[in-house]
Amino acid sequence: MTRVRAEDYEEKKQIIIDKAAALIAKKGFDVATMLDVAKACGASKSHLYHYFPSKEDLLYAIVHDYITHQAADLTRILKQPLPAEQRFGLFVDSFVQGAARARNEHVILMNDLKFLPRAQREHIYKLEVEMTQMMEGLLREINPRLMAEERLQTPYALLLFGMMIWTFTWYRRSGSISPKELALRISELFVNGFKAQPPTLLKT
Amino acid sequence: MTRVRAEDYEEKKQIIIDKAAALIAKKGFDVATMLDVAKACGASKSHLYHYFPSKEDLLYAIVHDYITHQAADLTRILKQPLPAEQRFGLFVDSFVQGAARARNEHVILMNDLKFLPRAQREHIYKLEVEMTQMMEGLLREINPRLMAEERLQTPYALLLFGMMIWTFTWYRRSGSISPKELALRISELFVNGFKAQPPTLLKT
DNA sequence: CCTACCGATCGGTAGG
DNA sequence: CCTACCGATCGGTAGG
Repeated sequence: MTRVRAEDYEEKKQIIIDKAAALIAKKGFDVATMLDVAKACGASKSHLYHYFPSKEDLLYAIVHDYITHQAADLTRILKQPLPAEQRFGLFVDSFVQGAARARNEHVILMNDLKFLPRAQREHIYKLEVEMTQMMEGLLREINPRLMAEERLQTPYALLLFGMMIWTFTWYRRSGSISPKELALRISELFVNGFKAQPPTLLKT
Repeated sequence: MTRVRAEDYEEKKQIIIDKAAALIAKKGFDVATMLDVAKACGASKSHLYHYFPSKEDLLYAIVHDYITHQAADLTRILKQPLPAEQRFGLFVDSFVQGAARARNEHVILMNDLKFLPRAQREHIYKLEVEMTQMMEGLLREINPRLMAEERLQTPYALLLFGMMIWTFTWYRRSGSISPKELALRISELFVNGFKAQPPTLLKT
């Protein structure tokens, strides 16, 4: 029988991830120090290095856990046997509510990817590209004539992500609008504007 | 007769601002060092400190020059005696093309405001809030029934800014779509979706 | 799990 | 006395 880790190993690791995410989201990766994180956990720096070999590995754990769950949720939604616009609505709802639930992780994903070592950074990028491509597929179903122009597929998908992602630089749960309502307004606004878009622009 | 500054004082200052903007946009404020900036200018650190009393003052000069010009352009557009939707189109065009022209400054405004001293940071925020309020005014003109709900005014304005701002994390001039076309597609998509938005949501 | 350190590198400033 | 720089080095702090 192999020696096992402490039974609360994963729990303690998750505490570090959560506390670190809060600090890094607030101050930025390079301003938040490992000593800050240690104090927030009520532990020493050495405690952190027992669980994560480097500060970058801690960052990677934060963003990887988050984006992996998000991508899995979105993949599941796309497989449902529903009309494209309904799947689109569920996609936006899942993305927005996921980001609202894990606001720290979302902000870090937006701001601090550049601090990851190349290989880890590329892996996160790959998952982001996959989510963009899922969205491009949905948009092709919703407005095939417009999306027949290949050069427009990624831009339109990224405009939608812009609305959703930027939201969390200003959005507060305590505000006047719930995550569910916000998701619904975003998805209705985008889908109506997108369907009304002519295949070629009328003005120059 | 008072002694004057070197005649090329302002030009040299502008060179520092431009080189620093390129480095800070690429690496982030705290990763880009004053030595990096000095080398990019072909000068010493002391040269930089002759023009800017601190690294933060250099950052402030970059974002202040940019946002001031941007706010002035937008204010001028709003005063034109044109229908609301046309002013909206011009606003989006000016914002997007301004950001495309000064991509470095735009990225810094998005990522590095947190490094400014409080007073300077508040001043930039104030200008950003003013731009948001200009947009809220336009949106009230375009869809008065929807915007009668006060709690929705800022969220809708910020969703539009999200589309425009996020663009420049992925947009490259050399891409398949010009800044002018991008601005037009954003403004058409948003205005159509926004006008179609019902005053109260149909689903829950 | 802690204290005591290290090699390095930062922003800012000295004399000339 | 000023402005416009340079080579060198300061005190303090980061990740490890």
